[in-house]
Amino acid sequence: MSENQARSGVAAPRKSPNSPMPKDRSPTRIQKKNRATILEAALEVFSNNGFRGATVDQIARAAGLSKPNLLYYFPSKEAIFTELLSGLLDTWLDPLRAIDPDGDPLEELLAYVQRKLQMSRDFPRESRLFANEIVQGAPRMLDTLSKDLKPLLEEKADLIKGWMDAGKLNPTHPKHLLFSVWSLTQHYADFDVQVRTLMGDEDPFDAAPEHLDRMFRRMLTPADTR
Amino acid sequence: MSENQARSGVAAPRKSPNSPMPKDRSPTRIQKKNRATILEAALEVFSNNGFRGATVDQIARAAGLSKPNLLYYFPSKEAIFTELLSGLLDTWLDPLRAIDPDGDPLEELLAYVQRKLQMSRDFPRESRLFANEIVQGAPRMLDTLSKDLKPLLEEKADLIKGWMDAGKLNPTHPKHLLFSVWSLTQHYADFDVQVRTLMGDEDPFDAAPEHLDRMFRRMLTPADTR
DNA sequence: GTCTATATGATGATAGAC
DNA sequence: GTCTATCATCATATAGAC
Repeated sequence: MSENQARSGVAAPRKSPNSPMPKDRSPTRIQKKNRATILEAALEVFSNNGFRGATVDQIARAAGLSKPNLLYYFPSKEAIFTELLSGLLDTWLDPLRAIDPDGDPLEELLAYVQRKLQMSRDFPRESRLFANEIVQGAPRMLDTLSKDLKPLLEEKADLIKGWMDAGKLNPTHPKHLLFSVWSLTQHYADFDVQVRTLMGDEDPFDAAPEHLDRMFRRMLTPADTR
Repeated sequence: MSENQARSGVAAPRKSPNSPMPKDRSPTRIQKKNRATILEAALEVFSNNGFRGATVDQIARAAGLSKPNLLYYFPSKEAIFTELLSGLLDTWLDPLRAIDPDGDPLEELLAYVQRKLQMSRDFPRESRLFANEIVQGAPRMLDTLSKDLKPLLEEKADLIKGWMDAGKLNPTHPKHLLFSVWSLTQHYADFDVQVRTLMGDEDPFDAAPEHLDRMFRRMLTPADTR
């Protein structure tokens, strides 16, 4: 809320005269705030329309800025989008990273499912942003998929494979299992309109946690445990 | 294959002079063929780019026509899209309709899952076409969802509910169960790029059928059956 | 830093010759 | 039925005043 006038240790009075985006000092508070506002607006617009469907004008209006002013903070529409993507990816993958190799296998995976489901409920725009991009061939995300997601997926798939080999989980294809978690949970964000249209008054997120818990508990409980 | 030259009982020799799309006679063979070609090209382009991301020029090139020539057969980009949607919807929902109330509950649902998975493998463009539209709020499909899909879903959800109440299936929320089938199977079409990037050489459709069969068999087998 | 005005290029759709 | 040429609109991005 408040504008936090105080800047403690930062002293950089010299400012190069005509540099629109000075590189010799960190961004001012206003710059930070405006960039954050823009990214928030961009998330709203991009997630609802995809990259091509979104216009700079829409984002500017949503951010309460004029179009040229917005393009003062970011060099292009593309730049807004890529910065948005890379900024959100870490948070988006946190639930997967949080799977603990030392925890109880079944409970770790069931907790992961619930974390992902909560992400779909609490951050549906992030989910749709990625969905939009991937359905259209992920032209701006292929590198990220290969370089960031793939190693992480393989690490966790190996972990799950180990649990299955040790008889702690009912065996199945580990990567397909993780795809299943993603598709089942993200469906509630990505296809929100359809789900809500088909469910009428009932809130999808009332029954979804229990349904998905049942689904994965049954799937993953080892057969020889009784 | 063959162009079926014979038109039996249809007599409409009079043709209004300057009507570009005559309403007093059925379309000629050429019209039919060209319209089909256009719709095929449109499916390709729309499914990869969404409505907004697709251009009439792209569709025309994919169809081997000039832009104005394409717009001779369809009044607008929007018209191509809606005709495409309505034409594909019936086929798309066939697997769900085919669930037989008189069949064995477990086998009916497992067969449904496999049919849907095959649709994702054989008709991924159709899946992505719908996905693209729904992720962005289904602006051109909301009516269809309410009027066509909703009644069908409710019919089948009731059927499944009955099976569960009769102890033939492990009880869970029927609609969520159907959403689960959709999300798990369509994921392989809609997120194809991601899945293939993450799986490398391995073909996703090698292990997916078995994985999903295991998933739903475990989920749906009644607990008291042994 | 923010604005108005505008350059520049795509894109949906039409005119009119053939 | 099909084409070339063209219009009108919209969208990204920039110029330049303030």
